[in-house]
Amino acid sequence: MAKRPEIQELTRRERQIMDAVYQLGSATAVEVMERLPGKPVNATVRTMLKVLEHKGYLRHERIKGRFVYHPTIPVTRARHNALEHVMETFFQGAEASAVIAILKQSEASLSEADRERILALIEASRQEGR
Amino acid sequence: MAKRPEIQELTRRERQIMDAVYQLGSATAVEVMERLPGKPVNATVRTMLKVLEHKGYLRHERIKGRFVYHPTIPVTRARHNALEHVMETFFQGAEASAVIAILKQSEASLSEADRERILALIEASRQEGR
DNA sequence: CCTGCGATGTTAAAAAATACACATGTTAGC
DNA sequence: GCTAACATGTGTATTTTTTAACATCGCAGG
Repeated sequence: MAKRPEIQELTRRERQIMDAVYQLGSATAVEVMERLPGKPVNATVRTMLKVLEHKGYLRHERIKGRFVYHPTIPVTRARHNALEHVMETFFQGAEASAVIAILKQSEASLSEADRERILALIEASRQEGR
Repeated sequence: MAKRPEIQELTRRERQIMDAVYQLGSATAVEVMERLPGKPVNATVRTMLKVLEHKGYLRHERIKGRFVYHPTIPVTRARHNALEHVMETFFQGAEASAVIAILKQSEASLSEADRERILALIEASRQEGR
């Protein structure tokens, strides 16, 4: 657990594994393995999981003899970081463009409640932004 | 240029470099170098740039003797892919949550025009979503 | 034209990441 | 309590990535 976990610093496989874990919420070696491109051998995945734990990205608990891994960085913060990085790299701070891109590309079906919340946020920004 | 470029498949440094190039739009070895964690030696960066070119992620043109690299995958598509990946990994298709996260975390200052466009998109979704 | 600075070309080497075989331990069912 | 099935522990081999040294080339200024 040398330094503060920085997703940016992960190797290819490590990142693929972290992605899988975040998608699953928590996962065993087998579950992760199934999601990895090239389906490496079980032992390989376990090695990586251990490395990631050592580096401080994961922790595990034993459930009925098998290790279940959890991210140490809470999903909410991981999300935040991921979005921030995409924003910096591709949108350079133009939140609006990002929002628009998401709404467009996803054929978004927003619930009424969703719309409410988003509108409220936009309204709030209108207040301050002036 | 073996296979179709898949950002997902890049190594750590390669990805860092691609990020830098996308941020800059296009860049020389020196420019990229300055943005890389650990500031590797110039020759190192050039090697990687060449690798990325070979793999089909970049192409270069010579301008006054120096190589200027451009992404082969247009920003628009790269954006799209990046967002899609973040969505899958952290939001599992909940566009609304993503939009909200962006608006919140950025203390977004949206221009009036931005608001218009976003509202229009939401309105459109309202129409269909019913 | 020629020379210096800075760029690229090439090749080798070190470091890191990835993969896996084999040993050992644990669980669940009989 | 034994055993089969499945998990983990450990150490090593291989591949891939990353770095860098050294040679060469090209532009720009004198």
